[in-house]
Amino acid sequence: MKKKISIHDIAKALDLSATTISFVLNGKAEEKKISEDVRKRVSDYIKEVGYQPNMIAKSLRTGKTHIIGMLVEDISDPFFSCISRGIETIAYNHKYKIFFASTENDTEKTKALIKVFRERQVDGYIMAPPAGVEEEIRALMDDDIPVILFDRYLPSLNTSTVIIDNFSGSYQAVKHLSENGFSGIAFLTLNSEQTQMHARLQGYLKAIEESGCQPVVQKLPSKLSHELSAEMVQEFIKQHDKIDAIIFATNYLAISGLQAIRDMGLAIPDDIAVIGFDDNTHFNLFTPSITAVAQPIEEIAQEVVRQLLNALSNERESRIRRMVMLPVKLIVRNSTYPKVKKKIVHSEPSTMKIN
Amino acid sequence: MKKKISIHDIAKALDLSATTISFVLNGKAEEKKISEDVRKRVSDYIKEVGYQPNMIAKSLRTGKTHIIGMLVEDISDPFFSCISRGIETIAYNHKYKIFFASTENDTEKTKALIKVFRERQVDGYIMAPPAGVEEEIRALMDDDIPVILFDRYLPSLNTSTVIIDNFSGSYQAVKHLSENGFSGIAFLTLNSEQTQMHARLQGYLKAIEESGCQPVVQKLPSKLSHELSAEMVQEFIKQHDKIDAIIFATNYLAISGLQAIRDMGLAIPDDIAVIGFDDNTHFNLFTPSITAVAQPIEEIAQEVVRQLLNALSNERESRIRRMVMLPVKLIVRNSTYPKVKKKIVHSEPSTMKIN
DNA sequence: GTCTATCACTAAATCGATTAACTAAAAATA
DNA sequence: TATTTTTAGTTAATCGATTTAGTGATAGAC
Repeated sequence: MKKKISIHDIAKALDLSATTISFVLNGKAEEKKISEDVRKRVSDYIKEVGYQPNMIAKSLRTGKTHIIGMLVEDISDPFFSCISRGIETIAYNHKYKIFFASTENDTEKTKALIKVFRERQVDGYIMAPPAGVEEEIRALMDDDIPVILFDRYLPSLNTSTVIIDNFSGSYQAVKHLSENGFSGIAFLTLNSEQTQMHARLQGYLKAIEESGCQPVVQKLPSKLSHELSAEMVQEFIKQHDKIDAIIFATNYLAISGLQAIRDMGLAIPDDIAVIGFDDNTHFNLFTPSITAVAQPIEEIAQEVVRQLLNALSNERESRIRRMVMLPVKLIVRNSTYPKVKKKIVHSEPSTMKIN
Repeated sequence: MKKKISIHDIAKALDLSATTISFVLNGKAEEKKISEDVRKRVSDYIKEVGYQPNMIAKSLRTGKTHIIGMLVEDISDPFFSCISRGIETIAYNHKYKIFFASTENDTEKTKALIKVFRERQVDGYIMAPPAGVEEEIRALMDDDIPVILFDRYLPSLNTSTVIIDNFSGSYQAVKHLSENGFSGIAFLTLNSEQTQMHARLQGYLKAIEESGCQPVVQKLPSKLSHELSAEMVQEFIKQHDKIDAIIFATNYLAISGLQAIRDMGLAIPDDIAVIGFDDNTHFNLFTPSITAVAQPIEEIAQEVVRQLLNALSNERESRIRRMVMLPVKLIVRNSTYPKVKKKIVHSEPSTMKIN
């Protein structure tokens, strides 16, 4: 077991000072007028012994870790894992590493994670925050540590943020369904006040209002297992026999919902049409395939990293915080709807109220 | 912007030495006979000013980072993201953080990542390694750094390893199909020499041999997009009109394959039966739902962390390296097979020995 | 009354880098 | 030639913790 070699070992071996080695290592040879000869001796020796600088020591001295802390709801959720992958790749290309952690949308857990990340001196944060961590985030900003939010934001905080046009997503979904003859369009969402969920609901309500139909909204508790949510969706469908379409506000809910629909032996879209939010669950492979509101994963990742790198490279005063809203796209998969023929037939939409 | 406070600031404020603060902080107050009074003053003050120790400094001094480096093929793959989530949770409970990175199965990228992790002095490694990094892993082991492999292993290396019974997985899959009357059972795999792929192929071949059918094996290049693999699967199916069932050796392939089958307008299982490997892609929601070989994700995560923590807490000499093989489970989803009637009479159950 | 043990701490070295300030020798300038 | 400037480095402080070795004061033993 060879022991780790340090910059001083190199200095000793080459009969130079650690300073000189450091200069060569950090590309300051030119600037610091280190001779060609010494430069070469140092780089050759470093290659020969396979020297690896100790980033811990470097970080302690410089105050920079080149680590980004990333807090997502659940790293095993397809949406978050895809975003993470994109961010990981881009960040690594810029010599930044990422610490991932799952918040489970739990305020206390998130606070604890922020504390851990602070202790580790991460250079910046990327978060899909739960409510209730405003204080901690403000503290980060006060200490001049860049924070980028995504997926959702905290209204009381002026942070850089990357979100998608959730309102438009569910608005388009409703429009699509009503244009295809559906009139009992329900919206299944989570009992959550997060901004993205709120916008999705508002988009639904706006479009429903415009279509003249009655809104049917069901909020499920978050953190339910798929089994439990599926049961509740079944219950919901049974109690609302007028609905002929459901929009699921998250992919997790869509999975549970599809399970419920399958368990009930209902046909999609003949018995009930379905639209999912977020298209990372291979909705194209279901039979029939499922229409979904697709989020631009790659663009979100790019924009998040761009903003973070920008914040990291600028002094606090010159930092511009901005909210970027990226467009969504409705991926229509089920074009042959059974009701298309009897479209517009609902001459008396008032009777259609389902509540 | 309040500046960070250090252990020396505390010492100064309380008119004590940094040593004393450190002792109290690290629970050595008892052992080092620090008075009740001082202990309380220190802890009160720490709480009051919200002191957060600098782990970078701590790591530099102690040589321990309490960080685990984890290298997976692709963090956005459902299998790896679920494993990662499990490992993350358990590790955090033991005060370890995880660095995740995706190797893309690329040898050079993996070497670079190992180098980065070494520079950051991670305490241990969890890897699903590509071939060709034996040297680097051996170097880690030589330097007494724990390494746990999972999903696959490197035959030339005596490492701690957690794998699943891949052989049995595809063996069971073939048996299931042949018992249900299928005789043209193809095996679609990757052109990879990794141990898990090899074992899956061997299990398939053994079972096919026992069933008296002809093996049909197709190896696709890895790193293809879903679109490209789907095309190749289509091509494959068209060229082999005798096959009535396909076993996909990875979930990524299964997704591509299902796309191909859908594009060709084939019915599952009437035209072609399908079994997937790994059950994290919600195969239960496809119509008809897809039978799959399920890996025990939770158990894998637990076993990996258990082995790593064990290695981290023991001196090198007392470390036992061992390979743990966890069982898989065939999740039968499509019980109503069209061909069940013409089931072949397997009169010799003695052939059931699996090795 | 001296000697030793225990108590309740502290001083200073250390981990491995970076960096501001300095210096001896060589080269350029006056 | 004397002086200044440049070259090619070096010394030592520093980042914020841990930890070994010690210290002065008091208590107890004989």
